[in-house]
Amino acid sequence: MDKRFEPRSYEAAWQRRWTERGYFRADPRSGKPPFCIMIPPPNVTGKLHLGHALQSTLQDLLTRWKRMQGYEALWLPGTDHAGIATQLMVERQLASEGMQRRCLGRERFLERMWAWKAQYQGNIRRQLDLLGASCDWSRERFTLDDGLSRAVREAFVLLYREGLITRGEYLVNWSPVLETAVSDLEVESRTVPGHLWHIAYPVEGSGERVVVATTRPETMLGDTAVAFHPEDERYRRWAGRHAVLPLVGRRLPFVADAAVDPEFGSGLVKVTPFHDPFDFELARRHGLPGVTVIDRRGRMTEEAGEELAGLDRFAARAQVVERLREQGLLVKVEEHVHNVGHSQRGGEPIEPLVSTQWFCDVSGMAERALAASPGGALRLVPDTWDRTWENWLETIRPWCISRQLWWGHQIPAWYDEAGRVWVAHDAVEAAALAGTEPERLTQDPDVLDTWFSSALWPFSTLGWPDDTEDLRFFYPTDVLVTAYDILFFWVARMVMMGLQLTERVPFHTVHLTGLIRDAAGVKMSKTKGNVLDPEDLVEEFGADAVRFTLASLDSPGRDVPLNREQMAGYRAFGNKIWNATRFALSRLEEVEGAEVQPALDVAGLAAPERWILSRLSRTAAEVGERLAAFRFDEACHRLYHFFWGDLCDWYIELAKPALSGEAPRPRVGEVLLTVLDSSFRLLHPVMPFLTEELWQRLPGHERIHPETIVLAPYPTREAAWEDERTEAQVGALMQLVTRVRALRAEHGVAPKAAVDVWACGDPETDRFLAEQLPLVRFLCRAETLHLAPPPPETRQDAVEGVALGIALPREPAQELGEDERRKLEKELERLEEAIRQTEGRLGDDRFTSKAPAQVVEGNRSRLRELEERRRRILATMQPIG
RNA sequence: AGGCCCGUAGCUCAGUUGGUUAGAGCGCUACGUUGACAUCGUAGAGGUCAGCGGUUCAAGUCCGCUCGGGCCUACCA
Repeated sequence: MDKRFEPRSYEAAWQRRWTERGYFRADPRSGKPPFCIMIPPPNVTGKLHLGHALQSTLQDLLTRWKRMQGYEALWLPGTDHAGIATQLMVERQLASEGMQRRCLGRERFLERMWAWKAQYQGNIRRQLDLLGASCDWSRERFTLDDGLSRAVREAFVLLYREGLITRGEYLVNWSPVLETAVSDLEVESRTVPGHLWHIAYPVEGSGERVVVATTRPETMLGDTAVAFHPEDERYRRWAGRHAVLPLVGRRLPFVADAAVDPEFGSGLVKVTPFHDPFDFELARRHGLPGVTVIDRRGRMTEEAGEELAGLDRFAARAQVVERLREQGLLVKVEEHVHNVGHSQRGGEPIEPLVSTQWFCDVSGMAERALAASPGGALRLVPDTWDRTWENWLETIRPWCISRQLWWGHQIPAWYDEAGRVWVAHDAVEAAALAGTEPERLTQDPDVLDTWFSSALWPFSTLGWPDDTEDLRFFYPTDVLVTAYDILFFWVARMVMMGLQLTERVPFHTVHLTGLIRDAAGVKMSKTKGNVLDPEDLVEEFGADAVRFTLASLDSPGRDVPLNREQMAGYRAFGNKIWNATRFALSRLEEVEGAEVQPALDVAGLAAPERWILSRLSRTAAEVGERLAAFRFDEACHRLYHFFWGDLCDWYIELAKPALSGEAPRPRVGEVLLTVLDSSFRLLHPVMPFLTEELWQRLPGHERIHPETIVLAPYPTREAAWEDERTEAQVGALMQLVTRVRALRAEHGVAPKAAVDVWACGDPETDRFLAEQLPLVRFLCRAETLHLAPPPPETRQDAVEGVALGIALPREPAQELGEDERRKLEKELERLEEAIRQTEGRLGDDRFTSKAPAQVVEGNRSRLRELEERRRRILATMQPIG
């Protein structure tokens, strides 16, 4: 076995072999119970970022764990066409060639898109392979492939025919840069500094003027009314009258509306129905018309007047303000900080515009989703998201699902020559409905929001709308792992569509991870360009260390600060595992018949063997429990401490005298190998490569599984191994050893130097120590271990009811040095304080009468221990006294 | 404006249903290469658990308030 731990030397080879042998391929006819996870499909042309690596690690961990538990585990991989994001990338590429998509035409542009997709297709898979992902690639899906496209059309038609999808003209969020509508979720409001312009509007036929306040003077050209609060005494008298729109001269009726806040600005609102959501709603209530003064590219229209037409809206703003100023209508300008919607993708300001779009009424689905959660069929982990989830579903509004893009699912709606719309699965069906020829129909040029197809992902990937074997077996799926930032974009919509189209919640548990943050605490995202490449980390630390780090950082409700030092630490953990195994194998080579045992009887084993098996059983129980609770961090920590602490620091040390033949004990080799086998299996879901590599080298591993650890059973609690008494006894021994080492260090005894040690406790402890004499000597590096009260000239202490003493090797030097005395005095002070506290507690009968007996007894024994230590330290300080 | 989360060691974070002495990793200090591992070992230093008040025999943990930081949702022009 190579002395060097080098993950690169085996990781890729195992991934290849596992795949070749089909271990990850799921079979609905296996007779095992199903377990299914759908990957949140990454952008097909993207690169995996650390968020993906985190989620993939957890999904793989769950999948491997369930596979080992005997489930038919399917982790279905795939990719998303990611409409806007991908189209932008190709458009950028075109731009670098001096071209635009519109010159190219739809058909040729889409050819470019598919070519681009083909080029990067393999990227995601390659990166998931590097991480050791156990996906079933035979079932890989892409949101634009034939099957999923059919599912999208089917869903659209079904929802349309139920009246849940409609087409209409509304004020929508419009990106003048992308030239498409976007949904509410794709708009993020940013707080930006701006101005509040107070503008005077003359009142028709009165000689008076009123003042309105606005943050967007350029939109005044589209004003069609002036509104005030119905109770506002200042303006009530204007009811029924008209104001005159400056610069344009349009007559604007005064309307009273309770939505107007009389406290804000002047208490008067200029109403611009087609360029402001608030005004749009207000205008609808009052039957007011609207005027479009800004176009789809963010420029002023003809309606805005000859001089401004064609100007960008922000340039127009300056001009409007200037002209108002000239005409003496600009009353006041205030600094004003306000919220402005920006595109979540490109960051450009979003323009509210009126346009004809397709909308999905999700209110009914939202109600069903609410009924399913929380505490129902759907569980969010951590459940701190419940309130947010409910709140969002309760206030949900129609979803604008059409996009003016080319890359995506073209909407299955056709228009006949009379402009009537026919929604159907294809042109032939549409033509039949329309009573015409397919050639005479024109398909709606728009595509669907990417999230529409994503919403169908859990079942479209399994063959829906067909009644497939996979769908019957694996659906509903089990767990969804994703970051909380797409809870609404994706999770909520999957739940809603799942309930609507399949009558089932598509998964019973959603595990929400935090977002990966970089060194500066900024969240990593594609658009921000601060993405760290998981590939580099795998190269540097190995996939297992990357996985272990990410899994152990997944604490509920917290973002994940990426910490390279920690990753290096977990690479060192791999090294520890490697070397412990190397040591065990080298020692056991000569031991005849030492093999991994599928079952192991503890009868006849010595205390250290009983102890490590007991610890192993408890660890298996705890890890299983923690995994079931989605506490991957705690599961990892327990595994780490079991292997490094219990196994390496203690058991292997305890095994050395036995393995070397100095103090033989029964079946030590069997136990060591069996513990390693179980440890590897416990660790396998999080560190698949290392554990397979080492497990394969264990003599007798075939008795657990003939081929691979991937399919070996996941260890569980072995109640017969658990032994409280041995754990307590060995635990005491460990503390004793630790205290002796501390005594040595405190009194400046060189690590190599052998000392005489005295130990004396109660008869039972003494008997146990007598049995373990060679071990204790070995671990304390004691020349002689006297099971007797420490004589006065020794340096003394006490632990676990055992009085300890060590005789310093240097002679006669029994005088305490300055340092030693200071340390002991400090320790004494601490002891006195603790004794005072504990005595105080025990002297208070409110405590002794109300606290549980166990806690009271705990305090009593603690007091005894403290007093014993005080006695021993005092004895040390006056040795010959 | 609502809702949520966070504040614990130098750094990044754990701390179940309140219970003896608040933990881990990294970093730091001292010593150490005796044959698994220096990607290591042994022993240490380091915390008024943001602050104030309350409930309780007992509070990092439960409740209220304050301060500080972050996030999400929202049509105040």
